[in-house]
Amino acid sequence: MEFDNNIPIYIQVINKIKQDLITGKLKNGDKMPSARDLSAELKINLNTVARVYKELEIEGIVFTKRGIGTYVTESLEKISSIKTDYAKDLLSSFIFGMRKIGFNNQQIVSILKENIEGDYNE
Amino acid sequence: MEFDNNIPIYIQVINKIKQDLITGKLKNGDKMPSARDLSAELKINLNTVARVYKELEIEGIVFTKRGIGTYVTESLEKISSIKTDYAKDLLSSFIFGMRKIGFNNQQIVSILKENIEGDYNE
Amino acid sequence: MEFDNNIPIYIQVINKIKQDLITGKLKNGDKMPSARDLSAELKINLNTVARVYKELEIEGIVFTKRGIGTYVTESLEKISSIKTDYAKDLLSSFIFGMRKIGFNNQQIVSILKENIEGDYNE
Amino acid sequence: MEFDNNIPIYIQVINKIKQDLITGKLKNGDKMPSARDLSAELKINLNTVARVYKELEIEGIVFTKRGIGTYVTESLEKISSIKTDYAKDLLSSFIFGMRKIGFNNQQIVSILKENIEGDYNE
DNA sequence: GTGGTCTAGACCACT
DNA sequence: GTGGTCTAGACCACC
Repeated sequence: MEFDNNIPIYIQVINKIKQDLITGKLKNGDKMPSARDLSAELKINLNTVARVYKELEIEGIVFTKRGIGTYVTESLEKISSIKTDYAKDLLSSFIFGMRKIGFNNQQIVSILKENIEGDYNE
Repeated sequence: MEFDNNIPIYIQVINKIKQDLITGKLKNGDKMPSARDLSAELKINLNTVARVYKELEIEGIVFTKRGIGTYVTESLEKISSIKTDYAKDLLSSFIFGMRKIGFNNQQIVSILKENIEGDYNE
Repeated sequence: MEFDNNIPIYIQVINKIKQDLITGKLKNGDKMPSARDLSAELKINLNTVARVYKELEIEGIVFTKRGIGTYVTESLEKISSIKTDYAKDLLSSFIFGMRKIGFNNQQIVSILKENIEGDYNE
Repeated sequence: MEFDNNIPIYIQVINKIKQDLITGKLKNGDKMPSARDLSAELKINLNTVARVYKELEIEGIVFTKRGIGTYVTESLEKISSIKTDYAKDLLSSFIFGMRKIGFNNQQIVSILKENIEGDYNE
């Protein structure tokens, strides 16, 4: 995994894990890699991983069994809300930003259509 | 002006000025407020304002007449490119983010439409 | 039995056993379940149960007949002192905590009365 | 400040700060000592203090101005709720604990009265 | 083995 | 000078 130097590593790792949950690479109840393993795999410090897991636990995305390991929440509701929240954040910062520079809703949609790659018939 | 604590103030001020340029509140050749005035107005440190002007100067958006003041560039081309760049940044981070969590182009457009729909009362 | 993740499991089990002794669910001389059975029943590690029994033995609350099993102490004195100690711990941490945040004795009593009042329907 | 070895230092510092807020040693809008100063004063690591401030910020008790410092929230509501929450936690763990070992409400009140030091006429 | 905490020391961005 | 982050290395409690 490559890191963007301008964003804290632990934030990037958190987002990566959320993406894995969204795309199904991680499922409810899955055991997360141990902090030591993940630290070795990503070549980042153990403390940084600990921070990642702690934040995810606060957000209710993982839970830990003392002395045993860290697990993905069993709540399917929680997992699906991650996707919703993630998409909502992207959407609102896009729309809000475009409006600030004077685009109205119709224009925003048009611009997106024009600029998005790929072929599709609407 | 209210600041988001998680984003550097100078970035937020730069963006605000760019927005003012895009929306026409600021025009080519306009005199910018003095660093001292802007600092007082926004209740931010004088150094922070200095940094804002310096960065804007590097980007070619403003220029300084020594001892006289800071002025918006005369180049209309430059000003219109700000809008393009600004919008492109917003677009690409939106599209890129949505793809990461598994949406294809068609879905991205649909979701935008659905969520912007309710606000078509402008 | 549900466990609070922030408190060591063996502590929670020890407290549960003490409570059973205090409320009479366990009596002097009773045979405790085998470590294996308790481990299966509570779905916790065998080592954790072993630790529970070891600590209880150190406190003089149970004793082990080698190869036969673990038994509750015969000493009624001991058992009644458990209740006293348990209550004293609760009391002192309550009083001490309330004083730290500025309540005097009179206020502590009042607050307890006020807040326990609504539940007098037992 | 002396630390209890069985409780994480950062938790103890957080509680100390909450107590100072409750007792009025710290007031809304007060500037907190810099992380470096507090670290030196308490003879604990800078990272540990950083963690304390971060948790307090998440709880909404302090806020930070980037590059300037950490301040107590301006919200009097928030501050008074800290006291309420703190006292409620103490109360409920006391009452709940006493009930578990078989005391009813009347007995709980009596025991508190008997054991609390000091003279007062109810 | 697991996660949780702490220290020491460093670098960085922001004001 | 301020907070924010990261690394390296250590110790601990728990299972």
